[in-house]
Amino acid sequence: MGAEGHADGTVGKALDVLDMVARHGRPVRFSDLLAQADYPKATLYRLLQTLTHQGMLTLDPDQGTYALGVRLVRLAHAAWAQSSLAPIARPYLDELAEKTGETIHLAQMDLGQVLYVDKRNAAKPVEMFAQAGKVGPAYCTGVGKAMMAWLSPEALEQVIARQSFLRHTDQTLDTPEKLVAELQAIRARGHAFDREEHEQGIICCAVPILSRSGRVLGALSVTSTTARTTLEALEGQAGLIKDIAAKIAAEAESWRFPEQN
Amino acid sequence: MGAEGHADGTVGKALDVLDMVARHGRPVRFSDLLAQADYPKATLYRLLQTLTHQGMLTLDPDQGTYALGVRLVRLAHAAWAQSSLAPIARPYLDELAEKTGETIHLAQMDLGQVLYVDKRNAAKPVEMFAQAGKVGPAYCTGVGKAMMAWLSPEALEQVIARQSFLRHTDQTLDTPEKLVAELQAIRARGHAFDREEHEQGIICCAVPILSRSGRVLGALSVTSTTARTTLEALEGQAGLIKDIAAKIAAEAESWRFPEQN
DNA sequence: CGTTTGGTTCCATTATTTGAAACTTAGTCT
DNA sequence: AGACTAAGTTTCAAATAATGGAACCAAACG
Repeated sequence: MGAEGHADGTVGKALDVLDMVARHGRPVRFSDLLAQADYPKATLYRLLQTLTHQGMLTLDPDQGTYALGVRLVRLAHAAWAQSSLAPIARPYLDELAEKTGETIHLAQMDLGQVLYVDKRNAAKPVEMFAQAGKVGPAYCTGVGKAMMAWLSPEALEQVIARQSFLRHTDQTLDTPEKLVAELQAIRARGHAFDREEHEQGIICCAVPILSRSGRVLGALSVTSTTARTTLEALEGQAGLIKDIAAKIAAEAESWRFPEQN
Repeated sequence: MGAEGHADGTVGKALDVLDMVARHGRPVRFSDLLAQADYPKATLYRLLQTLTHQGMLTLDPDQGTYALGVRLVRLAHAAWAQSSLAPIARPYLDELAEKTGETIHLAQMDLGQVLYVDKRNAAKPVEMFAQAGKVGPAYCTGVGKAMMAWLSPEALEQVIARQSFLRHTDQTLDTPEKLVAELQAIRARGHAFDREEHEQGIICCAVPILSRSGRVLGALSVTSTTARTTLEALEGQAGLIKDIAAKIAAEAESWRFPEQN
């Protein structure tokens, strides 16, 4: 509801509607949307019509329900391929997955949330959008904390303001104060841990991917379970993870314009 | 460029700009976009600003270039997960890939183009250009023809109008007439072939995925190379592919509302 | 068969978008 | 340096597109 705040212009409203449909996670009727949008009936109607006409939504004529359109998938493919991190990082993720035998995550920051842009499963092969595109909280994940720890003070403040600080497990850092203290430790140490803060039994070691100028590009993590390994063992991989992160950063930096290399 | 035609309203224009950035495939400067858009400077400028502010684009401040934003990846994940086909089809694609040992494609129709929504690579990867989110032509691919063959006359007309009929190989059906004749044969036969019409040496057998009411939901194909197999051998799999397509269709139909969370 | 619910269209009002032109940098050349 | 140029940003009155209250239509309901 009030969560969205300032939707600038018509475009903002349209995108807001798009998000609303996305959030539902399944086809929605006009009235469902009307109930939770605070746009007047006619406005919402025309917005939906425009988006549908544009292929961003599809209207199932039988059910009278709207769902996200395929045009988005096409756009996202382009987004993924052209974001400087994900496509470059691919071979490095493979390498890291093979060397560690664990699950690898590559994440970026998106409005205070962690957005997973790629993943390697311990056993299974690449699954494009099934995994990439998922979002998670920043304050209780390894990649989230790794990125936050190297954010500028202003940026960090904004991100912290967007955290829910829900107590997912009894290890969860559930206040901004605890988190800030942890971030300091992470910066000093050079890598972040997830000590079962998000899910019971899931631990990870994460490092940031930084540009030469120190800007946070993303984060890389190796995830495992307490059943299979320990934090200490994971920390043993920290050097390797950092090396890979550095390689990704270096290549991301030099890759900017493929035509002029 | 007359190509875009009717961009209805501001939203349409904004999405048009988004597509323009996507088409470039790499970060673009303002002036690059200005050169090929026929929007006036100020208009384009504000459009870009809005999109950037909305997270659909990101502006690299150092380079002064725009690229697609991560918000799109997030939206696309939702789009992928909520399109009735792709997530449902996943286990079936695995099954088909395992049974045939060949490359599997799952595609949907997007404005006259084929949009690949999922893929399984053969053990020996046939290096083709398709991955989830990628698009391809409809008139010279197995999945494209399989879907077209079951489209309503009106829908088919629209799709045909959007084909380029470029002669990719000397097998390519390069006129609407040849294509329409082929579609009739496909409908009669129940499955479509790609006889090296798009890429030399690449062949496939494709079937449509149809809803109970006969609407085209997508298409499923098994792709291989002339080096490894023959069309006749592929046709031997047609029954299997059809069975799988039918299973996917059935589940898609019954799945409409997966009550979750 | 009257009523409710869900969706679509009207249309005068209003606010937003528009785009030529002016302006500001930042970069290049002489 | 100073003069020129290219690239990006801002202005402002005019034009246009979005708005939303209300009327309308069509099923489904009781």
